[in-house]
Amino acid sequence: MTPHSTFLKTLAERGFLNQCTDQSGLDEYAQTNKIVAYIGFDCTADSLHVGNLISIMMLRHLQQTGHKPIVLLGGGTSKVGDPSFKDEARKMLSLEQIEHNKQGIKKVFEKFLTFGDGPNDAIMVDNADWLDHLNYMAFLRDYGIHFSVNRMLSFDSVKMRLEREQNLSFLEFNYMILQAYDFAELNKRYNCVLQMGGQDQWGNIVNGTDLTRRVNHKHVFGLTSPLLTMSDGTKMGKTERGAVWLNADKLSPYDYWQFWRNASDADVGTLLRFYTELPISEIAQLEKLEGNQLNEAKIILANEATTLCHGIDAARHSFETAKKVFEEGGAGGDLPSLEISMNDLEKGLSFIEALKQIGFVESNGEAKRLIKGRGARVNNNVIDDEAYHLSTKDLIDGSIKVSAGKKHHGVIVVKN
RNA sequence: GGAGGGGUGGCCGAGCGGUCAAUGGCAGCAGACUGUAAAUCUGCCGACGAAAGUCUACGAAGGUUCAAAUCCUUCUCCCUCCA
Repeated sequence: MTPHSTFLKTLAERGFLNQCTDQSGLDEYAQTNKIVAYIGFDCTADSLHVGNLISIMMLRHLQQTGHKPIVLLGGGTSKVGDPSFKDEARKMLSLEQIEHNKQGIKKVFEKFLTFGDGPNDAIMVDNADWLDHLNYMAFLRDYGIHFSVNRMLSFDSVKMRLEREQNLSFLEFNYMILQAYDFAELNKRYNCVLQMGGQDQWGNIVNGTDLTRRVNHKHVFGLTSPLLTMSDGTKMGKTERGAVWLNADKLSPYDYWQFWRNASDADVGTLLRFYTELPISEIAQLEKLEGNQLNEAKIILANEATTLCHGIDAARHSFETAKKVFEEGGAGGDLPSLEISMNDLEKGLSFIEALKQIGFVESNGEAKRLIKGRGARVNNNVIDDEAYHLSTKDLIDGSIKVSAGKKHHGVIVVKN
């Protein structure tokens, strides 16, 4: 079925649609109403990462097609922990940790959404606002009555735990109840009619729509996005060096740009559709490129994705730096850098120490291996002497370029 | 509550008194080839040390032994079967 509403059409053609509780109903609603929709974000880390980006993009498309997004921070539910598809209980987060994480996560949304008081401005709410003050008895009587334990046990998301006879605490078991309650509460407060999320949230989302229907007597919708896997079978956003964070203080815009630039050929089209806002027709053209021409598409992908997350200037700088480094063999301002005083440089700086301090390696041993393997370079020249010391004679225009492998470059600059 | 099996490096998984910093696979890093891609091939893959070597590590704590991931005791967690 081809959707008619701009919102669903956009999601459909870019690949965001996985499951929907009532797609034609939602489509119809979207054509005549302003949808108020939300996605919840757990406060399990102090920054979101590209794995969360698909949800953020959904909210962005929602807003851009004239509807109202709600960002729901899981300040309350994170105190419980989502057991979905986890084979073990997650470590309990301390209240301080949750608060810290919440602050870190908040920042990123402003990049993607417009917040304010206007009719389709985004708002951000925290479910701790209502969950923290629930009255247990009242809650049980008003809401507990609507949940069937038999049914909850049948959800795939908890089955794994049960089948492996691994403990599922009552605390965690309540997660889905609380999340369902969120929907009912948001519906009451903001006339929110749609919850979106990743495929793994389907069970939780369905619970929410059911509960809202029962207690508020409102017909509301749920919609999930597919779980993105890359052509090599890995989950989107998993890299050797850990998560690809969205906060600049956890991952520099330059590295973020590099992440996209290093996408596999086979994934370029998919990534462009999900993580940029280029028109579908243009993406189709880019996807057709072959051989090393596809690199142009990857650059566009990196520029677009970085612009969304870190702004156009950051994207441009990253691009310029990459160009200087990879095409001209030079160095650029956005590379990881290390400052050293002229005095110290004159005394000599151990190459191993430099590699460590700039963050390319974590131990002396690793540095030595890199050097032995002929992967370490100073000003593009391979250095295979472990005892090499950097000195003033390595200076070129006041800086020294240090590389670890073909991809990791940094500069040592002399400060006065 | 009873009986049995098991917890080994980021993951999987060998080892079952010395030759074990621990086979192998995956993941990762580097090199070659390329296009900052994929595939392939090669090397590396605990920390400190220039090195000799030292330290930390095989669920936890004790013990036996010249010597323990390997044997014994207690504890702990997981799995299978029985009640």
